[in-house]
Amino acid sequence: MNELFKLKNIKCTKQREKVFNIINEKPRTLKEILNNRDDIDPSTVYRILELFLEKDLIIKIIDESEVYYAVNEKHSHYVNCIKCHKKEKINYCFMEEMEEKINKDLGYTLVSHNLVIDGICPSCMKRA
Amino acid sequence: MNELFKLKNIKCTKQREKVFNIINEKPRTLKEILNNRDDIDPSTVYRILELFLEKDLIIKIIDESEVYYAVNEKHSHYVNCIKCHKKEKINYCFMEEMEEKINKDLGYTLVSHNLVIDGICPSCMKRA
DNA sequence: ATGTAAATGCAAAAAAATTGCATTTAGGAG
DNA sequence: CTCCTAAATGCAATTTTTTTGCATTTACAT
Repeated sequence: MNELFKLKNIKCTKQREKVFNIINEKPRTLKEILNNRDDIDPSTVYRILELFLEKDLIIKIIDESEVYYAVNEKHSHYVNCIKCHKKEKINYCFMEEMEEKINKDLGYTLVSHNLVIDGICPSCMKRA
Repeated sequence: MNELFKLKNIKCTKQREKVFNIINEKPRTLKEILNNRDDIDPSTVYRILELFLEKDLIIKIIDESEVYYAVNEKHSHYVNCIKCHKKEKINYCFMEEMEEKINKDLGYTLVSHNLVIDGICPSCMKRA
């Protein structure tokens, strides 16, 4: 992780490692982060989050109207079941085909995307 | 709009109309909403937003680490220029092709998607 | 090892969000 | 159209969250 921080020009402190680890486990709400912060001062947590966001180490995402902090992968796709809230990663990337089209139509050079698609998973579908 | 509210079983009050109109103009941050609320009490604004979210009349979206409230369109695609923050709607839907594949692979029935793709627009690209 | 700029903790202040309750209002029943 | 009632609002008081300034500590380059 030291490496990861160096890459982004972030000084490595145990508080920053701790906050990063919490978020790295899985996307976390601010409350979850504050509840797991051990003895790190809340103000420090706020400052760390601000830094991580600014350095694009993490991003905010929304699920069920809740804001989560997540490690910025620049390239992630999930299907989210609106019934049971299970989240599954989509491993292939359908974006590539699309990029060409958007580039051709609008001239944009695409750099990242983060997509959550809502749907109903097979077992919830059966249950209904 | 009365119709829209009726559809979602929301009683129509001038405070709710006002808040809806602010958001309907364009996606808004909480601050923007509170700044445009006229003489509606802040607590009322909070209660209205909670209601609208619960009834799926609006959703939260993220842009540049900021949370925005937006009318829930169930189906929207934007390219966002990371340099000048211009946002362009993508009018065709590449999702349809994808839906089949996700349904085939994971069995999900897809209900909605809201996608913002980050990129660099042609004029910002030229400038660099 | 040492020096220094940067990060942290702490306490106080400011800002944002929630709550209980009295008053007002939307919208259905008659 | 008027009346009634449940629901919505405003207000004031709390509570919670976030920010800030400054003294102390720490990472890390030299």
